[in-house]
Amino acid sequence: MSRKPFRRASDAERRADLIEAMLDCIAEGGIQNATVREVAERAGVSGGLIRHYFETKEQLLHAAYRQTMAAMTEISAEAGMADGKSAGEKLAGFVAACLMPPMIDARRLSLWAAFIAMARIDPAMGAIHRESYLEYRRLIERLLAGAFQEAGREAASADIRRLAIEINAVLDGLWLEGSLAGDMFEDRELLKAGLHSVGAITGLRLDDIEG
Amino acid sequence: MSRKPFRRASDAERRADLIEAMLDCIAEGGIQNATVREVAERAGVSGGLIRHYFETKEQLLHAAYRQTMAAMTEISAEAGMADGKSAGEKLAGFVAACLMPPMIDARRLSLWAAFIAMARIDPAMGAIHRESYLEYRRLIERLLAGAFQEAGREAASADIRRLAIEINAVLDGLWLEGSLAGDMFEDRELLKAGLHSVGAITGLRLDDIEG
DNA sequence: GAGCTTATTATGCAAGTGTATAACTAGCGA
DNA sequence: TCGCTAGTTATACACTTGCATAATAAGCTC
Repeated sequence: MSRKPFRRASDAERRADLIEAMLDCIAEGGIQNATVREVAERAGVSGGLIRHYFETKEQLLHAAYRQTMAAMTEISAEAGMADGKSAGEKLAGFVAACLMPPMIDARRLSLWAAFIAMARIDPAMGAIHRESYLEYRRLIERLLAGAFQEAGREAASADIRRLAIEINAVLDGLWLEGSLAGDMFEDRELLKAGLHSVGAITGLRLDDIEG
Repeated sequence: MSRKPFRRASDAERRADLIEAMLDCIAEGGIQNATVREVAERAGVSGGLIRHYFETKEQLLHAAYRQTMAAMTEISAEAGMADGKSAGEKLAGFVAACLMPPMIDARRLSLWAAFIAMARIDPAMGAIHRESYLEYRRLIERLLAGAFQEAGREAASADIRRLAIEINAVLDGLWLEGSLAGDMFEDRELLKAGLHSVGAITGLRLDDIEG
């Protein structure tokens, strides 16, 4: 009766593995499939180990949610922060990044939806949503303010706020459909729709990246 | 040892009860809480009865999804079909209905998100999503075509299609945030955002219902 | 009101659930 | 090389899960 040989991993490494395994479970089988045993198997460890890193399965879930949202924010923030571009180009680049892979992604959508469904049930999940939503909107507001200034247009902060809400909404909606049923749209159709609608909402001229 | 007395209900009535109980379970505790026993208890029947009306728990879930989407489509379709109004007013009424109670509703959102999360996992759920999405978009296309004609503007069907996609997206996004965290927005803020963005996207002038 | 159909309850079962606990061993510091 | 610590495995436990089955009674038909 010999036990399975194992390797002692660092705290950060093992936590990351467990979180990733948890996300795989949810993405492939829904929240119902995210059992401690399934997570452990995917992470290549025994079931009990989860409890050594997370007090409860729920805490692992919270960590997984935070990481998912952080990754999404990072992708689009990066696109909106590129150096050597005009403010308008940054905004357009941000919009484009939101509507292309790796943001448009079925796995990401499954995760996002599963977490959103829990946001109202579990207060901790609700708080995570709120934080990440506000961070995202602030990012849009910054891009917007820059683009307005560049265009020589004044805009009250209340207007910026409302426009950011609208932009966030249309991007959410387009991202959602593109990720869920991408085959229903032609190539770059969502991208064009995003640039057109953001342009129309703001009154700014946003050119497609490749024209 | 006497059994619980019961009443024999009609097929339609019992099915509706079971579907409603299933929706309550999901809305209040997530898909994880939607067990046959919990559903049965909420419906006031014994656990075994579910299997008498649905071959499997999954089929009950599918029926619940269909009903949820049908109810949402109906609410907004009704608002877009009101008699004695101009086409522009119908479109504005539709937009407004999408962004007010009973459409803006936390319970509805929880259900929607839980189902969306399953749409990619379970092919049957995916098909239900696709159907309801297309029906919704066709509704928008009809309203749009009417409003353009009324305004004396021509629009190719490809343009109508793209604009409907954009409108659907922005309404989805605003509805999402309003339902999920309504307290983050001021009164009628989402409504104004919706009318402004749909107006901007289409180039049509949409007045708020009360100005 | 008798008889019959079937909607409904009650119970059972095998598999799966999250967590607690104890035994084991990898890999560091001496 | 020899502990020692704590990361890791293995196992057990109480409970829940979806589904199957048999017993029961509601309420229609004649």
